[in-house]
Amino acid sequence: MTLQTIADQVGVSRMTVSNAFSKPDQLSATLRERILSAAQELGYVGPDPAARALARGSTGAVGVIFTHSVRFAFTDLVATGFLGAIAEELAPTGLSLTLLTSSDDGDIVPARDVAMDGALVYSCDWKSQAVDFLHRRKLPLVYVDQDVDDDIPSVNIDDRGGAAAAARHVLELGHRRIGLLLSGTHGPYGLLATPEAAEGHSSRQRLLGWLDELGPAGAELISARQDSATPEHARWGARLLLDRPDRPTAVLCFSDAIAYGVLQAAAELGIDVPGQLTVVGFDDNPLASQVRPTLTTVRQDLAAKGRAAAAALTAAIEHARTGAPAPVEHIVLPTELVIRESSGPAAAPPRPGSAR
Amino acid sequence: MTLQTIADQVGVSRMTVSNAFSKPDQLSATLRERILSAAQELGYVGPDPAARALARGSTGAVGVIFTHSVRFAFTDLVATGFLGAIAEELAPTGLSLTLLTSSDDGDIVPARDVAMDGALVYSCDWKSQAVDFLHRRKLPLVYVDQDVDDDIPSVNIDDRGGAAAAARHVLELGHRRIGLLLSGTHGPYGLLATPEAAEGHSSRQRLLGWLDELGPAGAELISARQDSATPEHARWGARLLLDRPDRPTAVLCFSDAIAYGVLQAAAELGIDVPGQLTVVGFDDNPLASQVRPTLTTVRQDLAAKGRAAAAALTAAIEHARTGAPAPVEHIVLPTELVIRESSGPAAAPPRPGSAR
DNA sequence: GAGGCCTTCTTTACCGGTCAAGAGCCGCGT
DNA sequence: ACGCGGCTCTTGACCGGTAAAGAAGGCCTC
Repeated sequence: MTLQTIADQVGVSRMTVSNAFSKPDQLSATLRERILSAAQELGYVGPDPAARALARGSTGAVGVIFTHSVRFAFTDLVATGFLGAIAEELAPTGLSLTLLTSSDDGDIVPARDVAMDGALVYSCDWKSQAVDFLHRRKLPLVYVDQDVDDDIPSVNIDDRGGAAAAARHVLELGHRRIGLLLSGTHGPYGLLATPEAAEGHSSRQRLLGWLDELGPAGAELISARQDSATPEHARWGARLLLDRPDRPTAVLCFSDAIAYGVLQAAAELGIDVPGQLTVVGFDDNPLASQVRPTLTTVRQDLAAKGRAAAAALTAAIEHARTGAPAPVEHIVLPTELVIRESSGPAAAPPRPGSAR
Repeated sequence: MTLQTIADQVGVSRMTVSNAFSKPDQLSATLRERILSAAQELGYVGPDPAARALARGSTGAVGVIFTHSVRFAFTDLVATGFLGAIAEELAPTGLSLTLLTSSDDGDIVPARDVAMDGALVYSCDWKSQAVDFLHRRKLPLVYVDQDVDDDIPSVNIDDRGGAAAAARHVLELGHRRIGLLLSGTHGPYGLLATPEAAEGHSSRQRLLGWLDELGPAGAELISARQDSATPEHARWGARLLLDRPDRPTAVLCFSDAIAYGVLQAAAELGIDVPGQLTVVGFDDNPLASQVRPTLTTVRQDLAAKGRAAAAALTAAIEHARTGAPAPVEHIVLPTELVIRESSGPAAAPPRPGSAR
């Protein structure tokens, strides 16, 4: 059941049948009608996508790859916000979105073996083998929340500036002993987090942003990393900072998910927020305005990020298709401090041992 | 830069190079090594996915299609739970997940034009043209939350039984005037919802389940449909039921998302839950145990549903590949009533006009 | 020492389309 | 009456692989 089958049936050349489906203006309307109805009758649905992809050199799908487990794409509120915007933005172009797992093991590696027209590299370990495959395939790529590479279009947010604004905010509130809570799923958790040890571009940039302000101010810093994957982990990590006599009076968090863990840990320990503890998140995810107390955070516009990324990717694909030299843009979207209930003026520090 | 390039360079046949990449046991280790290093040197990444898809007849990706906007895949908590489980379950098989939009307009229709090995039909308008394309392509399919078709494997939950349990629960609590709140995004909203008018399999089954119990019990029913897409819509719909003198003392909701809207509307109207109003949801989504009051609901196991769907799909693909006759399974997963804070015994009905 | 089998590589024949250039026909302007 | 451009349709080449059967050599067996 191929084009040829229809062609023989109608008595035209294969090419004409192809045109009937793919380039309606290349043949007379009446013949086209005849061909389509013959196809209908024979149960021919349309040109085989795989064959078409080979001949045309394009597939109609783009990939998105991240180093985390695929599940992350559906559980993390920032990821869902972003990917949802991407998907919506891509829909009218007819492109479908394929979720690539970055499993380097196994004999099948999606980044190498799945046909696609281009890909988004999102929140990825940039030296991961999967990303390397994408490069070597010379696929049109767009980096999102990723260290910028001069040759590759990118969409980022002003992580560093936003983090600095958050730090400035707590300093202005009078806080001087400040906890920093990064995310991290690899390696040992615990105190001490340096820009070098930060996992991923955003972690690093946000930490740098905090330090930009806190360093010169001479604040006392207590940093740690924690996993935001599950609420249990998040709470556990927060304990590292709160369960100590010299606990910070303010905690800056890598994300709202982590900040949420801090809020819960604080509640369990009977620490009042913002009375005794100021908590600042990052992202302004949908939860941030729903939890009690509502979360002071740094907003990023996920919809705008999605739109920008989709636009950059379709542009890159278009340029690759036509062979035009691609102008490489590096977009940085603004962030904005949103002050809500979880931050307040520094109170007298609790006497050692009085916590809990 | 094709297999032939490498073949010429090394001085072997094209087929041997193909085997070096795809069937390592078909040639000597030393020659394979030689081929791979030559490929590396020439910058050849691996067999072209599109060409391989054509020759092999399989692509390494499966689709998932739903009638809603693609965004729905990332915003609805039930959808994200399910899709996350799917993606995770698919990862070890090496299959990637492609999100198909069901846009029938435009010249490119993913359901017809994207290459894939099989597809999940999830929560879809079953007479949608997109689903019809999938059928006609004779792709291995699995129906999820969909009316069963004898010829197509399906995974469903016991919607009707769960709904009946919820209805029984409110009856046992003494409620006799009961509101039914379905979901619906098409057509006019408003009172009156019949099984025929219900949109989609789940809606219909859940409504039937309620009626199974409420009908014989002679309860007074007030039904309506509302959109759960945004919290505003949800609240607005709930008003239809609550903003009336003879308002129900209990409301059964199609989903937790809708129930959440009812809770909010109740709070706005100063109606105490569960004191003056019992609210029962469906799905037991993550929110259900987080909101105050916590939501009495009917639990479905999304992870199990994802696992079952992924397994059914890979099985169907495998059968199609080998040409073996596919045993068509229809899986129905159990549901379970979870009683929390939002349901309580029926109180004396408010005197007409006293509401608000 | 001949036949059989395994390993390793090659040959031949597709997979199902699209691109680009060519050929027949028609109407039109002159 | 003729040349020319524009519509239609056809021709031939190519996209980059894989399946399956065949051929060459080596080892083992009896």
